[in-house]
Amino acid sequence: MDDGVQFSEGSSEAIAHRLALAIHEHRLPPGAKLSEDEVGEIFGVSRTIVRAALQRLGHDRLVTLKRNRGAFVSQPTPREAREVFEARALLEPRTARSAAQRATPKDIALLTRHIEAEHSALHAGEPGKALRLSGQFHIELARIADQDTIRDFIIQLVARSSLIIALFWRRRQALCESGAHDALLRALAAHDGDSAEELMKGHLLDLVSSLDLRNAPAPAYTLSEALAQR
Amino acid sequence: MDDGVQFSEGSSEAIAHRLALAIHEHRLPPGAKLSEDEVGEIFGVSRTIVRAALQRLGHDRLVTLKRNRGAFVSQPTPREAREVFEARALLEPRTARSAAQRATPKDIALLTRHIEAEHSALHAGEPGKALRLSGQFHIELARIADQDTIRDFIIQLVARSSLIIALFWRRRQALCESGAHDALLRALAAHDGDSAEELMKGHLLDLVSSLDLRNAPAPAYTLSEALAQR
DNA sequence: GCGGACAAGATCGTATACAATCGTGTCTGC
DNA sequence: GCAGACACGATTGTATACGATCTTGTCCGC
Repeated sequence: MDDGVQFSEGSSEAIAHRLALAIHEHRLPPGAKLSEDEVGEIFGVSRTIVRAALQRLGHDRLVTLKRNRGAFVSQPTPREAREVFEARALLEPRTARSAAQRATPKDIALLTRHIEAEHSALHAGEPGKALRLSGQFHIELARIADQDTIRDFIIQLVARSSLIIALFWRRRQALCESGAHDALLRALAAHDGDSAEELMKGHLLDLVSSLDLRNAPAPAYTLSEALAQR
Repeated sequence: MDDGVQFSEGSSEAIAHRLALAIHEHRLPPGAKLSEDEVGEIFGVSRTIVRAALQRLGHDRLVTLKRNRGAFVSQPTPREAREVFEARALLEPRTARSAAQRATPKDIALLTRHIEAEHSALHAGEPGKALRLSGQFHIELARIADQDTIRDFIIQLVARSSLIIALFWRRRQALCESGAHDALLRALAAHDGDSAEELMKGHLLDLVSSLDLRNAPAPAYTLSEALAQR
Protein backbone atom coordinates (compact mmCIF):
# COMPACT_ATOMS: atom_id res chain seq x y z
CA MET A 1 0.00 0.00 0.00
CA ASP A 2 1.83 3.06 -1.20
CA ASP A 3 0.43 6.52 -1.60
CA GLY A 4 -1.38 6.92 -4.83
CA VAL A 5 0.02 10.36 -5.46
CA GLN A 6 2.88 10.61 -7.91
CA PHE A 7 4.68 13.66 -9.17
CA SER A 8 6.71 14.34 -12.26
CA GLU A 9 9.70 12.52 -10.82
CA GLY A 10 12.15 15.37 -10.49
CA SER A 11 9.80 18.10 -9.35
CA SER A 12 10.29 19.96 -6.13
CA GLU A 13 7.11 18.39 -4.78
CA ALA A 14 8.41 14.93 -5.49
CA ILE A 15 11.60 15.65 -3.63
CA ALA A 16 9.79 17.22 -0.72
CA HIS A 17 7.61 14.14 -0.64
CA ARG A 18 10.51 11.70 -0.61
CA LEU A 19 12.33 13.66 2.04
CA ALA A 20 9.18 13.81 4.13
CA LEU A 21 8.79 10.06 3.74
CA ALA A 22 12.29 9.46 5.00
CA ILE A 23 11.64 11.72 7.96
CA HIS A 24 8.34 10.01 8.71
CA GLU A 25 10.00 6.63 8.74
CA HIS A 26 12.82 7.85 10.94
CA ARG A 27 15.45 7.16 8.35
CA LEU A 28 16.39 10.82 8.65
CA PRO A 29 16.66 11.56 12.36
CA PRO A 30 15.96 14.94 13.94
CA GLY A 31 18.97 17.16 13.60
CA ALA A 32 20.20 15.59 10.37
CA LYS A 33 21.63 18.11 7.98
CA LEU A 34 20.13 18.38 4.54
CA SER A 35 22.77 20.00 2.39
CA GLU A 36 21.43 21.50 -0.80
CA ASP A 37 24.29 20.18 -2.90
CA GLU A 38 24.07 16.73 -1.41
CA VAL A 39 20.33 16.38 -1.81
CA GLY A 40 20.52 17.78 -5.31
CA GLU A 41 23.15 15.27 -6.31
CA ILE A 42 21.17 12.37 -4.88
CA PHE A 43 18.04 13.25 -6.82
CA GLY A 44 19.85 14.53 -9.87
CA VAL A 45 18.43 18.03 -9.83
CA SER A 46 19.86 21.46 -9.28
CA ARG A 47 19.88 23.34 -6.06
CA THR A 48 17.00 25.48 -7.26
CA ILE A 49 14.63 22.55 -6.98
CA VAL A 50 16.10 21.38 -3.72
CA ARG A 51 15.72 24.82 -2.22
CA ALA A 52 12.06 24.91 -3.12
CA ALA A 53 11.53 21.50 -1.57
CA LEU A 54 13.37 22.46 1.60
CA GLN A 55 11.46 25.69 1.86
CA ARG A 56 8.26 23.76 1.61
CA LEU A 57 9.30 21.35 4.33
CA GLY A 58 10.46 24.30 6.37
CA HIS A 59 7.04 25.82 6.14
CA ASP A 60 5.59 22.59 7.48
CA ARG A 61 8.14 22.75 10.32
CA LEU A 62 9.52 19.40 9.31
CA VAL A 63 12.89 20.97 8.69
CA THR A 64 14.39 24.06 10.21
CA LEU A 65 16.11 26.51 7.91
CA LYS A 66 19.04 28.41 9.33
CA ARG A 67 20.25 31.34 7.35
CA ASN A 68 23.65 30.76 5.78
CA ARG A 69 23.81 27.48 7.64
CA GLY A 70 21.50 25.15 5.83
CA ALA A 71 18.48 22.97 6.47
CA PHE A 72 18.19 20.48 9.29
CA VAL A 73 15.52 17.99 10.23
CA SER A 74 13.61 19.75 12.99
CA GLN A 75 14.06 18.90 16.63
CA PRO A 76 10.77 19.79 18.29
CA THR A 77 11.05 21.07 21.82
CA PRO A 78 8.95 19.59 24.61
CA ARG A 79 6.83 22.69 24.42
CA GLU A 80 6.26 22.20 20.73
CA ALA A 81 5.42 18.57 21.35
CA ARG A 82 2.81 19.53 23.88
CA GLU A 83 1.32 22.12 21.57
CA VAL A 84 1.13 19.75 18.63
CA PHE A 85 -0.87 17.25 20.59
CA GLU A 86 -3.06 19.96 22.07
CA ALA A 87 -3.87 21.07 18.55
CA ARG A 88 -4.60 17.51 17.54
CA ALA A 89 -6.86 17.16 20.56
CA LEU A 90 -8.89 20.11 19.31
CA LEU A 91 -9.13 18.96 15.72
CA GLU A 92 -9.21 15.20 15.54
CA PRO A 93 -11.97 14.02 17.89
CA ARG A 94 -14.61 16.10 16.15
CA THR A 95 -13.21 15.05 12.81
CA ALA A 96 -13.46 11.40 13.81
CA ARG A 97 -17.10 12.03 14.69
CA SER A 98 -17.79 13.46 11.24
CA ALA A 99 -15.94 10.57 9.65
CA ALA A 100 -18.12 8.08 11.52
CA GLN A 101 -21.21 9.84 10.27
CA ARG A 102 -20.04 9.92 6.66
CA ALA A 103 -18.06 6.71 6.24
CA THR A 104 -19.17 4.58 3.30
CA PRO A 105 -18.67 0.81 3.03
CA LYS A 106 -15.86 1.57 0.63
CA ASP A 107 -14.17 3.74 3.25
CA ILE A 108 -14.50 0.99 5.83
CA ALA A 109 -12.95 -1.53 3.47
CA LEU A 110 -10.08 0.79 2.75
CA LEU A 111 -9.42 1.45 6.41
CA THR A 112 -9.57 -2.27 7.12
CA ARG A 113 -6.87 -2.93 4.55
CA HIS A 114 -4.93 0.02 5.95
CA ILE A 115 -4.90 -1.40 9.45
CA GLU A 116 -3.86 -4.76 8.10
CA ALA A 117 -0.94 -3.06 6.39
CA GLU A 118 0.01 -1.44 9.69
CA HIS A 119 0.08 -4.83 11.38
CA SER A 120 2.05 -6.38 8.54
CA ALA A 121 4.69 -3.68 8.63
CA LEU A 122 5.04 -4.06 12.35
CA HIS A 123 5.40 -7.83 12.18
CA ALA A 124 7.74 -7.57 9.22
CA GLY A 125 10.12 -5.64 11.41
CA GLU A 126 9.52 -2.30 9.73
CA PRO A 127 8.58 -0.06 12.65
CA GLY A 128 9.27 3.06 10.61
CA LYS A 129 6.79 2.07 7.96
CA ALA A 130 4.28 1.05 10.61
CA LEU A 131 4.59 4.42 12.23
CA ARG A 132 4.05 6.21 8.94
CA LEU A 133 0.98 4.14 8.14
CA SER A 134 -0.30 4.74 11.61
CA GLY A 135 -0.14 8.46 10.96
CA GLN A 136 -1.82 8.05 7.61
CA PHE A 137 -4.76 6.42 9.31
CA HIS A 138 -5.51 9.71 11.02
CA ILE A 139 -5.23 11.54 7.72
CA GLU A 140 -7.63 9.09 6.09
CA LEU A 141 -10.18 9.89 8.75
CA ALA A 142 -10.01 13.56 7.84
CA ARG A 143 -10.49 12.63 4.20
CA ILE A 144 -13.54 10.57 5.05
CA ALA A 145 -14.86 13.46 7.13
CA ASP A 146 -14.61 15.43 3.89
CA GLN A 147 -12.68 18.23 5.52
CA ASP A 148 -9.82 19.25 3.25
CA THR A 149 -8.76 22.24 5.29
CA ILE A 150 -8.62 20.40 8.58
CA ARG A 151 -7.01 17.49 6.78
CA ASP A 152 -4.14 19.74 5.72
CA PHE A 153 -3.61 20.75 9.30
CA ILE A 154 -3.71 17.16 10.48
CA ILE A 155 -1.20 16.15 7.82
CA GLN A 156 1.13 18.75 9.22
CA LEU A 157 0.51 17.76 12.82
CA VAL A 158 0.96 14.07 12.12
CA ALA A 159 4.25 14.79 10.40
CA ARG A 160 5.48 16.74 13.37
CA SER A 161 4.20 14.04 15.68
CA SER A 162 6.51 11.64 13.94
CA LEU A 163 9.47 13.83 14.85
CA ILE A 164 8.19 14.15 18.38
CA ILE A 165 7.92 10.40 18.69
CA ALA A 166 11.45 10.05 17.38
CA LEU A 167 12.69 12.31 20.15
CA PHE A 168 10.45 11.65 23.12
CA TRP A 169 9.34 8.08 22.72
CA ARG A 170 9.39 6.60 26.18
CA ARG A 171 9.91 3.01 25.22
CA ARG A 172 9.05 0.46 22.61
CA GLN A 173 5.64 0.22 24.20
CA ALA A 174 3.92 -1.56 21.35
CA LEU A 175 1.84 1.57 21.16
CA CYS A 176 0.95 1.21 17.51
CA GLU A 177 -0.39 -2.13 18.53
CA SER A 178 -2.70 -0.80 21.18
CA GLY A 179 -5.71 -1.52 19.05
CA ALA A 180 -6.90 2.05 19.14
CA HIS A 181 -7.22 2.14 15.39
CA ASP A 182 -9.19 -1.10 15.35
CA ALA A 183 -11.62 0.31 17.89
CA LEU A 184 -12.00 3.47 15.84
CA LEU A 185 -12.66 1.43 12.75
CA ARG A 186 -15.44 -0.42 14.52
CA ALA A 187 -17.01 2.84 15.65
CA LEU A 188 -16.85 4.15 12.11
CA ALA A 189 -18.37 1.00 10.69
CA ALA A 190 -21.24 1.37 13.15
CA HIS A 191 -21.58 5.07 12.31
CA ASP A 192 -21.22 5.72 16.01
CA GLY A 193 -20.04 9.31 16.11
CA ASP A 194 -20.06 9.57 19.90
CA SER A 195 -17.79 6.58 20.31
CA ALA A 196 -15.48 7.67 17.52
CA GLU A 197 -15.02 11.07 19.11
CA GLU A 198 -14.34 9.60 22.54
CA LEU A 199 -12.02 6.92 21.19
CA MET A 200 -9.98 9.49 19.32
CA LYS A 201 -9.76 11.69 22.37
CA GLY A 202 -8.50 8.75 24.40
CA HIS A 203 -6.13 7.62 21.66
CA LEU A 204 -4.45 11.00 21.56
CA LEU A 205 -4.15 11.10 25.33
CA ASP A 206 -2.54 7.66 25.23
CA LEU A 207 -0.10 8.92 22.65
CA VAL A 208 0.90 11.89 24.78
CA SER A 209 1.28 9.80 27.89
CA SER A 210 3.59 7.48 26.03
CA LEU A 211 5.99 10.35 25.59
CA ASP A 212 8.55 11.53 28.07
CA LEU A 213 8.53 15.27 27.69
CA ARG A 214 10.31 15.86 30.95
CA ASN A 215 13.53 13.93 30.85
CA ALA A 216 14.37 14.19 27.20
CA PRO A 217 15.09 17.83 26.50
CA ALA A 218 15.33 17.81 22.72
CA PRO A 219 19.06 17.34 21.94
CA ALA A 220 19.81 20.98 22.58
CA TYR A 221 18.32 24.30 21.68
CA THR A 222 21.44 26.34 21.47
CA LEU A 223 23.95 23.79 22.69
CA SER A 224 25.08 26.25 25.33
CA GLU A 225 21.95 25.33 27.24
CA ALA A 226 22.58 21.70 26.57
CA LEU A 227 25.75 21.74 28.60
CA ALA A 228 24.68 24.24 31.22
CA GLN A 229 22.70 21.50 32.88
CA ARG A 230 25.31 20.31 35.32
CA MET B 1 -0.27 50.44 15.28
CA ASP B 2 1.85 48.51 12.84
CA ASP B 3 3.19 45.03 13.26
CA GLY B 4 6.40 45.01 15.15
CA VAL B 5 8.05 42.50 12.89
CA GLN B 6 10.46 43.84 10.32
CA PHE B 7 12.56 41.97 7.81
CA SER B 8 15.68 42.81 5.93
CA GLU B 9 13.81 44.99 3.48
CA GLY B 10 14.31 43.00 0.30
CA SER B 11 14.03 39.49 1.67
CA SER B 12 11.48 37.04 0.40
CA GLU B 13 9.75 37.15 3.76
CA ALA B 14 9.41 40.90 3.57
CA ILE B 15 7.83 40.67 0.15
CA ALA B 16 5.51 37.88 1.19
CA HIS B 17 4.53 40.03 4.14
CA ARG B 18 3.79 43.08 2.05
CA LEU B 19 1.82 41.10 -0.48
CA ALA B 20 -0.13 39.45 2.32
CA LEU B 21 -0.87 42.85 3.79
CA ALA B 22 -2.25 44.09 0.50
CA ILE B 23 -4.42 41.00 0.23
CA HIS B 24 -5.65 41.35 3.78
CA GLU B 25 -6.69 44.90 3.17
CA HIS B 26 -8.42 44.00 -0.07
CA ARG B 27 -6.14 46.16 -2.14
CA LEU B 28 -5.34 43.03 -4.11
CA PRO B 29 -8.66 41.39 -4.90
CA PRO B 30 -9.19 37.65 -5.33
CA GLY B 31 -8.20 36.64 -8.81
CA ALA B 32 -5.56 39.33 -9.23
CA LYS B 33 -2.55 38.13 -11.12
CA LEU B 34 0.84 38.38 -9.47
CA SER B 35 3.37 38.23 -12.27
CA GLU B 36 6.86 37.36 -11.13
CA ASP B 37 8.48 39.96 -13.34
CA GLU B 38 6.05 42.65 -12.29
CA VAL B 39 6.33 42.01 -8.57
CA GLY B 40 10.08 41.73 -8.85
CA GLU B 41 10.31 45.07 -10.59
CA ILE B 42 8.12 46.77 -8.01
CA PHE B 43 10.22 45.60 -5.10
CA GLY B 44 13.51 45.80 -6.93
CA VAL B 45 14.50 42.17 -6.54
CA SER B 46 14.97 39.29 -8.90
CA ARG B 47 12.41 36.67 -9.72
CA THR B 48 14.19 34.22 -7.44
CA ILE B 49 13.08 36.15 -4.39
CA VAL B 50 9.62 36.73 -5.74
CA ARG B 51 9.18 33.05 -6.45
CA ALA B 52 10.08 32.17 -2.89
CA ALA B 53 7.58 34.70 -1.59
CA LEU B 54 4.83 33.48 -3.89
CA GLN B 55 5.53 29.88 -2.98
CA ARG B 56 5.19 30.78 0.65
CA LEU B 57 1.89 32.54 0.07
CA GLY B 58 0.81 29.60 -2.04
CA HIS B 59 1.48 27.27 0.82
CA ASP B 60 -0.78 29.41 2.99
CA ARG B 61 -3.41 29.22 0.24
CA LEU B 62 -3.45 32.97 -0.02
CA VAL B 63 -2.38 32.72 -3.62
CA THR B 64 -2.93 29.91 -6.08
CA LEU B 65 0.00 28.84 -8.23
CA LYS B 66 -0.81 27.60 -11.69
CA ARG B 67 1.93 25.85 -13.52
CA ASN B 68 3.25 27.85 -16.44
CA ARG B 69 0.51 30.36 -15.83
CA GLY B 70 1.54 32.31 -12.80
CA ALA B 71 0.33 33.18 -9.35
CA PHE B 72 -3.10 34.58 -8.61
CA VAL B 73 -4.73 35.78 -5.44
CA SER B 74 -6.85 32.83 -4.36
CA GLN B 75 -10.57 32.68 -4.89
CA PRO B 76 -11.90 30.42 -2.16
CA THR B 77 -14.88 28.33 -3.11
CA PRO B 78 -17.99 28.25 -0.94
CA ARG B 79 -16.89 24.85 0.22
CA GLU B 80 -13.51 26.18 1.24
CA ALA B 81 -15.21 29.06 2.99
CA ARG B 82 -17.34 26.69 4.99
CA GLU B 83 -14.34 24.53 5.90
CA VAL B 84 -12.26 27.47 7.00
CA PHE B 85 -14.88 28.60 9.44
CA GLU B 86 -15.47 25.05 10.64
CA ALA B 87 -11.79 24.80 11.41
CA ARG B 88 -11.89 28.11 13.22
CA ALA B 89 -14.88 26.90 15.19
CA LEU B 90 -12.82 23.96 16.40
CA LEU B 91 -9.72 25.95 17.29
CA GLU B 92 -10.69 29.41 18.45
CA PRO B 93 -13.29 28.99 21.20
CA ARG B 94 -11.01 26.80 23.28
CA THR B 95 -8.14 29.11 22.55
CA ALA B 96 -10.19 32.08 23.73
CA ARG B 97 -10.85 30.19 26.95
CA SER B 98 -7.15 29.66 27.52
CA ALA B 99 -6.49 33.28 26.71
CA ALA B 100 -9.02 34.36 29.32
CA GLN B 101 -7.31 32.21 31.90
CA ARG B 102 -3.85 33.50 31.10
CA ALA B 103 -4.40 37.14 30.16
CA THR B 104 -2.25 39.59 32.08
CA PRO B 105 -3.12 43.25 32.70
CA LYS B 106 -0.58 44.08 30.03
CA ASP B 107 -2.44 41.87 27.57
CA ILE B 108 -5.72 43.53 28.41
CA ALA B 109 -4.21 46.96 27.88
CA LEU B 110 -2.81 45.90 24.54
CA LEU B 111 -6.12 44.47 23.39
CA THR B 112 -7.91 47.60 24.51
CA ARG B 113 -5.65 49.74 22.37
CA HIS B 114 -6.09 47.24 19.56
CA ILE B 115 -9.85 47.54 19.60
CA GLU B 116 -9.56 51.31 19.68
CA ALA B 117 -7.41 51.11 16.58
CA GLU B 118 -10.08 48.99 14.91
CA HIS B 119 -12.71 51.61 15.63
CA SER B 120 -10.45 54.42 14.47
CA ALA B 121 -9.71 52.73 11.18
CA LEU B 122 -13.37 52.11 10.61
CA HIS B 123 -14.34 55.70 11.34
CA ALA B 124 -11.43 57.00 9.32
CA GLY B 125 -12.93 55.32 6.28
CA GLU B 126 -10.32 52.58 6.06
CA PRO B 127 -12.44 49.43 6.06
CA GLY B 128 -9.53 47.38 4.70
CA LYS B 129 -7.34 48.29 7.60
CA ALA B 130 -10.18 47.74 10.04
CA LEU B 131 -10.71 44.28 8.64
CA ARG B 132 -7.05 43.43 8.97
CA LEU B 133 -6.91 44.65 12.54
CA SER B 134 -10.05 42.71 13.28
CA GLY B 135 -8.31 39.55 12.13
CA GLN B 136 -5.24 40.38 14.15
CA PHE B 137 -7.37 40.51 17.25
CA HIS B 138 -8.01 36.79 16.89
CA ILE B 139 -4.33 36.16 16.40
CA GLU B 140 -3.50 38.13 19.53
CA LEU B 141 -5.81 35.88 21.49
CA ALA B 142 -3.85 32.85 20.38
CA ARG B 143 -0.65 34.58 21.43
CA ILE B 144 -2.09 35.32 24.85
CA ALA B 145 -3.21 31.71 25.10
CA ASP B 146 0.48 30.91 24.59
CA GLN B 147 -0.22 28.47 21.80
CA ASP B 148 2.24 29.04 18.99
CA THR B 149 1.20 26.06 16.95
CA ILE B 150 -2.48 26.83 17.04
CA ARG B 151 -1.63 30.47 16.50
CA ASP B 152 0.06 29.60 13.22
CA PHE B 153 -3.07 27.80 12.10
CA ILE B 154 -5.26 30.71 13.11
CA ILE B 155 -3.02 33.13 11.24
CA GLN B 156 -3.59 31.08 8.14
CA LEU B 157 -7.32 30.76 8.70
CA VAL B 158 -7.74 34.47 9.39
CA ALA B 159 -5.88 35.29 6.19
CA ARG B 160 -8.12 33.02 4.19
CA SER B 161 -11.14 34.45 5.97
CA SER B 162 -10.19 37.82 4.61
CA LEU B 163 -10.40 36.45 1.09
CA ILE B 164 -13.67 34.77 1.89
CA ILE B 165 -15.09 38.02 3.18
CA ALA B 166 -13.95 39.77 0.03
CA LEU B 167 -15.92 37.28 -2.03
CA PHE B 168 -18.96 36.36 0.01
CA TRP B 169 -19.63 39.39 2.12
CA ARG B 170 -23.37 39.74 2.16
CA ARG B 171 -23.57 43.45 2.75
CA ARG B 172 -21.87 46.28 4.56
CA GLN B 173 -23.47 45.00 7.72
CA ALA B 174 -21.25 46.90 10.11
CA LEU B 175 -20.14 43.51 11.26
CA CYS B 176 -16.77 44.62 12.52
CA GLU B 177 -18.74 46.97 14.67
CA SER B 178 -20.87 44.29 16.25
CA GLY B 179 -19.04 44.66 19.51
CA ALA B 180 -18.06 41.03 19.66
CA HIS B 181 -14.46 41.94 20.28
CA ASP B 182 -15.41 44.30 23.08
CA ALA B 183 -17.41 41.57 24.76
CA LEU B 184 -14.53 39.16 24.41
CA LEU B 185 -12.19 41.70 25.90
CA ARG B 186 -14.45 42.07 28.92
CA ALA B 187 -14.55 38.30 29.39
CA LEU B 188 -10.77 38.16 29.19
CA ALA B 189 -10.37 40.99 31.67
CA ALA B 190 -12.62 39.07 34.07
CA HIS B 191 -10.69 35.85 33.42
CA ASP B 192 -14.02 34.30 32.56
CA GLY B 193 -13.03 31.36 30.37
CA ASP B 194 -16.56 30.03 29.99
CA SER B 195 -17.86 33.32 28.62
CA ALA B 196 -14.87 33.81 26.38
CA GLU B 197 -15.36 30.40 24.82
CA GLU B 198 -19.06 30.98 24.28
CA LEU B 199 -18.58 34.48 22.95
CA MET B 200 -16.01 33.30 20.46
CA LYS B 201 -18.27 30.49 19.34
CA GLY B 202 -21.07 32.98 18.78
CA HIS B 203 -18.80 35.48 17.11
CA LEU B 204 -17.66 32.92 14.54
CA LEU B 205 -21.25 31.86 13.88
CA ASP B 206 -22.18 35.49 13.35
CA LEU B 207 -19.34 35.81 10.89
CA VAL B 208 -20.49 32.81 8.91
CA SER B 209 -24.07 33.94 8.85
CA SER B 210 -22.98 37.30 7.48
CA LEU B 211 -21.69 35.51 4.41
CA ASP B 212 -23.71 34.49 1.43
CA LEU B 213 -22.24 31.18 0.42
CA ARG B 214 -25.17 30.21 -1.72
CA ASN B 215 -25.69 32.93 -4.27
CA ALA B 216 -22.12 34.00 -4.79
CA PRO B 217 -20.34 31.08 -6.41
CA ALA B 218 -16.78 32.34 -6.23
CA PRO B 219 -16.13 34.14 -9.55
CA ALA B 220 -15.57 30.84 -11.32
CA TYR B 221 -13.67 27.68 -10.73
CA THR B 222 -12.77 26.84 -14.30
CA LEU B 223 -14.77 29.54 -16.04
CA SER B 224 -16.50 26.88 -18.08
CA GLU B 225 -18.58 26.17 -15.01
CA ALA B 226 -19.06 29.86 -14.47
CA LEU B 227 -21.04 30.20 -17.67
CA ALA B 228 -22.73 26.83 -17.62
CA GLN B 229 -25.15 28.14 -15.03
CA ARG B 230 -27.93 29.25 -17.30
C1' DG C 1 -17.62 32.61 -42.74
C1' DC C 2 -15.87 29.00 -39.83
C1' DG C 3 -12.70 25.54 -37.81
C1' DG C 4 -8.21 23.80 -37.27
C1' DA C 5 -3.25 24.12 -37.66
C1' DC C 6 0.63 26.82 -37.15
C1' DA C 7 3.69 30.37 -35.36
C1' DA C 8 5.00 34.21 -32.45
C1' DG C 9 5.03 36.21 -27.99
C1' DA C 10 4.88 35.97 -23.18
C1' DT C 11 5.48 33.69 -18.93
C1' DC C 12 7.06 30.38 -16.03
C1' DG C 13 10.64 26.33 -14.97
C1' DT C 14 15.34 25.11 -14.34
C1' DA C 15 20.25 25.36 -14.32
C1' DT C 16 24.31 27.70 -13.57
C1' DA C 17 27.46 31.45 -12.18
C1' DC C 18 28.83 34.70 -8.95
C1' DA C 19 28.54 37.13 -4.42
C1' DA C 20 27.91 37.12 0.52
C1' DT C 21 28.20 34.93 4.80
C1' DC C 22 29.60 31.83 8.22
C1' DG C 23 32.60 28.29 10.42
C1' DT C 24 37.11 26.87 11.26
C1' DG C 25 42.03 26.41 11.13
C1' DT C 26 46.27 28.88 11.50
C1' DC C 27 49.37 32.22 12.63
C1' DT C 28 51.29 35.88 15.20
C1' DG C 29 52.09 38.76 19.36
C1' DC C 30 51.98 38.78 24.05
C1' DG D 1 50.65 28.59 26.28
C1' DC D 2 46.86 31.51 25.17
C1' DA D 3 43.96 35.19 23.07
C1' DG D 4 42.97 37.65 19.18
C1' DA D 5 43.11 38.56 14.28
C1' DC D 6 43.30 36.90 9.87
C1' DA D 7 42.45 34.03 5.96
C1' DC D 8 40.78 30.08 3.82
C1' DG D 9 37.15 26.73 2.66
C1' DA D 10 32.53 25.46 2.56
C1' DT D 11 27.77 26.53 2.13
C1' DT D 12 24.05 29.25 1.25
C1' DG D 13 21.89 33.75 -1.03
C1' DT D 14 20.88 36.03 -5.27
C1' DA D 15 20.85 37.21 -10.07
C1' DT D 16 20.73 36.04 -14.68
C1' DA D 17 20.52 33.15 -18.88
C1' DC D 18 18.41 29.64 -21.32
C1' DG D 19 14.73 26.20 -22.21
C1' DA D 20 9.91 24.48 -21.89
C1' DT D 21 5.14 25.40 -21.94
C1' DC D 22 1.12 27.85 -22.56
C1' DT D 23 -1.63 31.61 -24.65
C1' DT D 24 -3.06 33.98 -28.49
C1' DG D 25 -3.10 35.96 -32.96
C1' DT D 26 -2.92 34.70 -37.83
C1' DC D 27 -3.37 32.11 -41.85
C1' DC D 28 -4.99 28.59 -44.79
C1' DG D 29 -8.33 25.15 -46.36
C1' DC D 30 -12.94 23.97 -46.43
